[in-house]
Amino acid sequence: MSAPGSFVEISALAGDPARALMLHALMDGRALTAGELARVAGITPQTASGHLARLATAGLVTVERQGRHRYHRLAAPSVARMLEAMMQVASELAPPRPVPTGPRDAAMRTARTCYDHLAGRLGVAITDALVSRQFVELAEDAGSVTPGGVAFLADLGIDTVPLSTARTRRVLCRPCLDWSERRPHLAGTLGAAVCARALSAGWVRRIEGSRALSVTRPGEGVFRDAFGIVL
Amino acid sequence: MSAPGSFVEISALAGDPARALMLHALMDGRALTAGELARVAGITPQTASGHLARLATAGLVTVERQGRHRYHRLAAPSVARMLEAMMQVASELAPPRPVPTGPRDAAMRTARTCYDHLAGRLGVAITDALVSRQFVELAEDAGSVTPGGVAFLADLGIDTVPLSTARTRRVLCRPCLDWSERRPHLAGTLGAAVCARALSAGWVRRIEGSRALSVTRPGEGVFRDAFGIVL
DNA sequence: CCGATGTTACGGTTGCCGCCGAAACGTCGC
DNA sequence: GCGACGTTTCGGCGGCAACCGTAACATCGG
Repeated sequence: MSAPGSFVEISALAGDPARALMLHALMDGRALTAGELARVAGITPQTASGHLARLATAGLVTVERQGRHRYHRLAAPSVARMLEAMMQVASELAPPRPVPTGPRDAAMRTARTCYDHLAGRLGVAITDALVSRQFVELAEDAGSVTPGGVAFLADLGIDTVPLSTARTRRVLCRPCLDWSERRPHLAGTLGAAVCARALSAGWVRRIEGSRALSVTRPGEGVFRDAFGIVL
Repeated sequence: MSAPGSFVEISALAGDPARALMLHALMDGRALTAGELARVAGITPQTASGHLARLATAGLVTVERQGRHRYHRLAAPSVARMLEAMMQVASELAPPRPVPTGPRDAAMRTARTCYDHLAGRLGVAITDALVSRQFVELAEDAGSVTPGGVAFLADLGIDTVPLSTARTRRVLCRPCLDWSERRPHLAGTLGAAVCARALSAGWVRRIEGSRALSVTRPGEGVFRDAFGIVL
């Protein structure tokens, strides 16, 4: 079969609460140190280091050393996709969600990163705008960009040409279920390009120590004028 | 966050060798009894029953009783997608595969089901044929059907109209990495429709007690004439 | 060269969980 | 109704692994 050994190994690794929290934290696509991940998981640095060594041995995360720091990140986009799929099932299976939204969660629900693309109300709103104007088409588990969408995105500085093999119809996006909005937002190559552009152009800024994003004043203007979004 | 409790619960459930084998067996989309799954996993029926009860409580599988049998199946397509994503990561992380192909595997490698769509050499060949004729376009994580593809598939009795919201461009397919061929095959709604048509039209037949499929004489003709495939 | 910080290695304790044997329950065929 | 079969429940055994002290290593700043 398809490496059942690796399958159970991966599942068992993700099945530990501490490791799950660390993988969760790494979902924003950035590289974190063992100490930061230990705080996130609520365990001592030694224990976190051991967990990360196992994750690295299994190939789920890669380690990159800079001076006395060792930065850990998810090893591949496929790992992030796997975690997304697991989170989607998890959200489907947890119907009772009377958890009140803490003040800390407010920023997360407004805008955040999901591995390499945008999520939260902003991510969903952008996706809705692109879909309603027929710039992007989404099905339950696939998506594509229309020629009009290519032009629209190019105006915003998001070039889709190098992302595909230069055809009129482009398949480089993918829906990703948003756990706070319970609706799909834009993922895949295009989602990553939009997120990268939003960060480099200063439309959004990372909030320190969190996956949450804050929308800047210029960003507000762009989202309002180009997408018709007022959060 | 997005129900971290459910996340670790799911991972831990999939992280047991016996349960992983059972989930693996359920990937063909059919419903199996506790006894059958016990044999697959190499454990006693009591143990299997306990495992299945936990999987059902968590919501990963659903139970359906008929007489003195209790049939278990995957609870939702999203669960199958999750398992697929995990298998994909597992296959990427298992580079050494010197395992010789046993005679039992031969049929599996030729053609088999992957949850609700076709896999193996047949599944990949069909996908290649659709892509090379520009009936379907696939990217790394998304796909779409061209207008010409809609017509071609309609000739084969595969109606794509009710599958989408009646537009010229259709996004209802998705690539799924094939563990034996190491190349993508057609999944998603369209993959399921093709598989269903192949089974109902008698182009392929299920091999008892396995996910493997045998290609019938009529099927050979259809695949050769319509797709140019000779296995 | 010397503290401070971050990371790795080692032992020991604790708890959880998978497994099976035995037995009870429900359903089907006669 | 009566055995036969599939399935579930209960009790107890065994093993694995997560966790934290403590301590030894690297690396950076002064």
